[in-house]
Amino acid sequence: MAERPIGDRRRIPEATVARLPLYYRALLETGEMGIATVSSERLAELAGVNAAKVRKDLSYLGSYGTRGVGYDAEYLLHQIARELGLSQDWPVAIVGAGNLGQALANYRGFGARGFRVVAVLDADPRKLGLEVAGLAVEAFADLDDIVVGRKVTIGIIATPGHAAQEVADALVAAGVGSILNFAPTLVAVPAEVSMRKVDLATELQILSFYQLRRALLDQPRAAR
Amino acid sequence: MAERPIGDRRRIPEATVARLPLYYRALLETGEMGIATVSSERLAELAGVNAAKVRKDLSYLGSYGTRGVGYDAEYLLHQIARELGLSQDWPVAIVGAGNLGQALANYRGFGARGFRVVAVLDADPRKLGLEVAGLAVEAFADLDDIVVGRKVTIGIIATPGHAAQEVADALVAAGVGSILNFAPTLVAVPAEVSMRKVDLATELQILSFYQLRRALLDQPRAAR
DNA sequence: CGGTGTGAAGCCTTTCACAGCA
DNA sequence: TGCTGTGAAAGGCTTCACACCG
Repeated sequence: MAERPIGDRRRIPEATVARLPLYYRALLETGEMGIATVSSERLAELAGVNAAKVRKDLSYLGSYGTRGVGYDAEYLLHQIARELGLSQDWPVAIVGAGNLGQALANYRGFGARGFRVVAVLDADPRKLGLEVAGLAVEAFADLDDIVVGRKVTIGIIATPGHAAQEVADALVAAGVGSILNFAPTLVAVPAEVSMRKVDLATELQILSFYQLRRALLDQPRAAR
Repeated sequence: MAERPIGDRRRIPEATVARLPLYYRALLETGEMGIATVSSERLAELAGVNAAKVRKDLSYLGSYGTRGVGYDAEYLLHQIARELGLSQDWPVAIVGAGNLGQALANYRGFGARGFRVVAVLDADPRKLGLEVAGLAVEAFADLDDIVVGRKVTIGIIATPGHAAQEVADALVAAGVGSILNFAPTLVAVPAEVSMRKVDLATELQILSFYQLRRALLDQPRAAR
């Protein structure tokens, strides 16, 4: 049951990394419910996956379960948090103070675990000083100073598409290591910067594809 | 170059479906630029993938390219739109009129292609009548009538986590076929309903994982 | 000649099934 | 006995490389 030092372990597959947050959240819930031990079966149910996947995923972190019993919920939670870097402090800057930027800034559960919004920026001078989630909106021109001064590691792009690449470039130049992009455009960043995209239009179009298929199954005539 | 009827073709892999929107967007851009023909190479660049993937993906739709030349941009755009069901009209209802719901309702490019927000609902009586994106916020209690009356096919959950399952159940009961869930909770729906999740906390935690790894590589001492 | 369309190879992910241990 | 941890099998996705054709 010894903790493996981070880094000194076999590589964790991307697919597993993407599921660790699910387990993390599920374990927070069991914690609130006062459950001390969870089986892979139970955890799978809470996270919406299957038990074999849970066991395989957790085995990449180390042998933190007990055969015949299950996993100690609190200890496992701690291990996953450590693996995800949630015990660290990650200052976040949001670029774009429109509806979306404000929604993101006000998102609860943000401050909760490591992620702290330390700045909301906008290029539009009319937005300057506007209060968003307890912060005054600052000038995009000051990005560099803000990132360096407040040790921002994660940048969130919540601007219109046409500004996204420029914002990304500025974030990278300022030294941000991770970017979460909500703008509906292709944004290129150097390989050493992680970027993830969230795109409403894409999601809707994917849903539309499957919706169409079902509609055609229901009434296959007129398959336009 | 004949159009294959939809349905009468080999199954399109999920991974490919998820990329079709990227090609769609890239082709819209080439259209604006007045480019008539694109190679898989060029399209790959615009979509941020590699050329082999583009060719493989497009081959699932049919043989719409010309050897030695490339793809007719407009025709290909049309085929992808047809495949994704973007020539259809998909009325959308947004549940939750908070910051996020408002941001989503105001999202441009929504009305653009098939997706039309026809209702914004909230359970909080104080939100009733508030104007969001040209629509008056309506009562969650009226969901059923609204879905049926306006033929809503896609529901968007933009509520706090604790309300998400209830909202999803109501959407499904009302007859919605697809759900896009922005609430940070596991939501279960019947197999015949498609659901996709967008979760800020998860995305940040994934970024945090890789950020931590990089930080450890830079200074491997004190590998806490 | 040049770029698509596609079998085949390689890689990654999921699932199975059971040995091994508390 | 019961549940984890994990090799092995199966399945899916990506990449390769080249036959084929406009």
